[in-house]
Amino acid sequence: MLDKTYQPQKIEGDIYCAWETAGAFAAGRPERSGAKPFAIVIPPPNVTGSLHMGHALNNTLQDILVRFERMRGRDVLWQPGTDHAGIATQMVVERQLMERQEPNRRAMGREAFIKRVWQWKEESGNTIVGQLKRLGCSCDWSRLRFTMDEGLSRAVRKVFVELYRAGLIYKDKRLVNWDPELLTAISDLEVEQIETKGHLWHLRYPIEGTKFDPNDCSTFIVVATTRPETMLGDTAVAVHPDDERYKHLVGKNVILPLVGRRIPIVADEYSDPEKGSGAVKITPAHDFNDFEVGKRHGLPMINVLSADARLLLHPNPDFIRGVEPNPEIEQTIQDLNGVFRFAARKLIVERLQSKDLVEKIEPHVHTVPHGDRSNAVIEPRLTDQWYVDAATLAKPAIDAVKRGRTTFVPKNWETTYFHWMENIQPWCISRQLWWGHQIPAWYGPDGKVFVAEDEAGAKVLARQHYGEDVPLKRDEDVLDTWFSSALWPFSTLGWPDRTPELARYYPTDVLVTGFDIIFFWVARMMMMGLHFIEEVPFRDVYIHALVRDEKGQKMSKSKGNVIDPLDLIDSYGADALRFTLAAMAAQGRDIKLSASRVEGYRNFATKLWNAARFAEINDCVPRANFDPAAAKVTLNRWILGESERALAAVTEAIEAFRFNEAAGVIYHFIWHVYCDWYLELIKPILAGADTEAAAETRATAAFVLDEALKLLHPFMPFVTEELWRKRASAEGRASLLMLAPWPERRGLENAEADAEIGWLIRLISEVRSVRSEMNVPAGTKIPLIVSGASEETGARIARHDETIRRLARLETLELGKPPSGAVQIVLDEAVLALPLAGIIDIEAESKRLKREIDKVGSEIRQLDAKLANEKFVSRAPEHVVEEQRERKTEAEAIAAKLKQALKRLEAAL
RNA sequence: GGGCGGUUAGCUCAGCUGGUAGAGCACUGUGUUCACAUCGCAGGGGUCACUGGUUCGAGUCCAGUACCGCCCACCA
Repeated sequence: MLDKTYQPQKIEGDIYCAWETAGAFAAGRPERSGAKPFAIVIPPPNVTGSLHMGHALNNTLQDILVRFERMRGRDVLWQPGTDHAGIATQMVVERQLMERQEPNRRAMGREAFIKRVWQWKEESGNTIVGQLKRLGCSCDWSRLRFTMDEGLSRAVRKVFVELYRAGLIYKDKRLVNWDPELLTAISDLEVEQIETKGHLWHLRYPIEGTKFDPNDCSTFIVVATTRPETMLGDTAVAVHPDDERYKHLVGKNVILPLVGRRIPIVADEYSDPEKGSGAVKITPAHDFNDFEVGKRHGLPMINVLSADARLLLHPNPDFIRGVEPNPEIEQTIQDLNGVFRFAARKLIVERLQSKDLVEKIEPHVHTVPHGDRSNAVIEPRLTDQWYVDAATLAKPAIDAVKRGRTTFVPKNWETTYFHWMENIQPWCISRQLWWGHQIPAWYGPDGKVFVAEDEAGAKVLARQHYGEDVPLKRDEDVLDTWFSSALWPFSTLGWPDRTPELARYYPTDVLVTGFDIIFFWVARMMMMGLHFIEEVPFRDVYIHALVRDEKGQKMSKSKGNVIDPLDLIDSYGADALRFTLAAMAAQGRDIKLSASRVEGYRNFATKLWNAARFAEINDCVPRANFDPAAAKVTLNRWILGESERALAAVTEAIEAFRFNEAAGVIYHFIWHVYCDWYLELIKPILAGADTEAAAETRATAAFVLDEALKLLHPFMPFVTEELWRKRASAEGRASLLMLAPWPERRGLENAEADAEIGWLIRLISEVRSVRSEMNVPAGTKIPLIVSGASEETGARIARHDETIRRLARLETLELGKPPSGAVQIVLDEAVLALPLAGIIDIEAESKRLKREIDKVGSEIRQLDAKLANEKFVSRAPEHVVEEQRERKTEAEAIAAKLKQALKRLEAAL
């Protein structure tokens, strides 16, 4: 016997356990060996992370697809795994060390620190897996992978070596985005531009050979800058070649204030006469544009900042490699050495001011680059780093999408993808971190690099090069986390080995992910997949939106507006959360999540539960030999047709990734069709004398409920599986619902049944509506007299007499002449009269009828106007015109009936 | 500067290929032992941001305007 309400907490664990023990998640089940495969790789959550709303959405959608396809008979692989998340994880562990006042990572040493991170990974790394299970995710957990597993690491090394040999990975010294807090390079994508209020300092640079006079502008040139502290590294001043103001100065020099260095005034198109003073200081070692200008003019690149962003004015033994010291510093500023950049800015401006070298200071709003993890202001910094030639790899990846080998859903994300891919920059892949895949490159004593999958391989290469064995030192850097993620669709399937899994499940069918990682991840998987497997990694990419809070703000820990999906699961059940996310996952829009919505869908689960209780109480048990096509009772034929319509709509919607539509259809079908109408309408039959009809109805009710459980299962797996299991007939169920076949279409839709039950529903609704409007107490039974009924209506009334009387709360139901003083309802050709003498207010009823007449009248006028419009009649499609004509005929008939009704009513006055 | 998206009921949002506006929540009234008050029944509430255009017909297509949001690039 089912409990009175559904309590998710009581059964979710058991159900999940039952699925796991049955091996229901496993790919490659023997009975499906002949089936078409269906594969999805999970976007691997960070190993130290915990489930947030974005994961909940992302994985709900994947699970819906996966369960749907599994029920459709496909051999499903949902490949799970986690990501080592280099910077993020290293930061977590470093913070932990700090909190516990343990030695920091440098004090610990690399090996001990990495061991510590692994420890942390083992401890907390699988919480996310447990949380995905609570959400109901049906991943093949036996295939769980981690980006730093031996197998995946082997793939990383092989990819690195092969790309290096192909010239697609190279080492280069150029400006990178440097995070002075994390002390590592980061890629362009990890830089966030944040609008900041700052200042624009206009500095006077004295012209060589003149005597500087602040009142004589021919003795200096003004440059504007937002970063005065970098002036110590200036190596030129640039003006536009066509700028008449400065033409005479090109080729001359200025004396760099404070430093005393002589630097040239050069002409370069980069300089914009409109901006600032039209002359711009060039600091090639600290600005991306200036770097380019510097290269064009062969300017020296002088670095004036240390790795942690202090002024670096003399050789410093501790600085990070690749940095040049600055020999030309005047004694007057030697004391600034080692001062942090922002303090240095203030001091330098003060010193310039004291020499009258600052013309003005303006407030200025500009965007400042910040590290997305550390939130520190990023410094462009000249260092040696490893790069991937992304532009070359992008070409086939662009082509594959252009040719439709991979399709984005919604399609408009392809624009974003193309735009980025067509302008792609070299990808900086080295990170000065410890946690990650160490770069497989070794250096000889002279700095010559040898790239190989392991040290033995590097030694072989070194011996070939030097003619003898020499000591080798491995590159200390690790790879960007996204480098290993880029291989995920094939590294998880066993590549570089040619495994059967790789052959069977690659390319995967669909990737489900958020738009925020199209560049980070999707684009790079495309590049790597096409290069190494020569095939796209996935056929479809379904891009979903971000989950925001109720006010539409991005959820973040710092804002404190994070809704924990596990809290919602605890309160309302995983099914309710899943259904909410699916129902709100309309394409191309962010999801603003509210708890009331989740509560509403929890209620939906309860509603379904109670429908099953009703079935149980009324002995509506699934019958093995039930043939829906043989149903005779109109009501049953109707619900079977409705069920099939729902099936078609849900199937099509999921196939098209319209999750919200699928959820809406199944919700409406179960609640408003099956529960509100069908179950109410069959009550008299179940209690009636016609045992044959009752038996058929029991079987149909059970059958349709089972079909509904199947349709709902991908969205609400727990409650549906529980009911499936509990609703087993005496002979029991052969299998789990999650492995049951998706319903088939049998052509059960029946227009005749639809018309009849549609009529029945309208009749009952009309009577109820009038009762309510006339304030007839719910408990009062009233008579109903039908006049003007056609033969068909008469037959229908006879067939559904019992049902109508029960649902409309009627005392009697008969054909006859409408009595005077009755409320009259026009239903098609017939008039329904409710003699409510003594109850109704004739005056009010007359008004009601007049209102109705007006309404119909205005409709008729509208239709008349339309039909009188010759252009409409001649140009609109025939069926539309016909429809309007029919509508008009009906409206006129109703108007006539209403007028008669009004006449009768007035006669009673 | 380039690109994308949004503006529909009090709130949160649906509305695919143009043919008389929908859901959930909230609100109002009501409550008939017989699945469900986490419920039933009935109901109120929208000039679909604005302007123009295409069309017999526009929430839906096109152009523009306003406001909001996001992404990319850049900022002396």
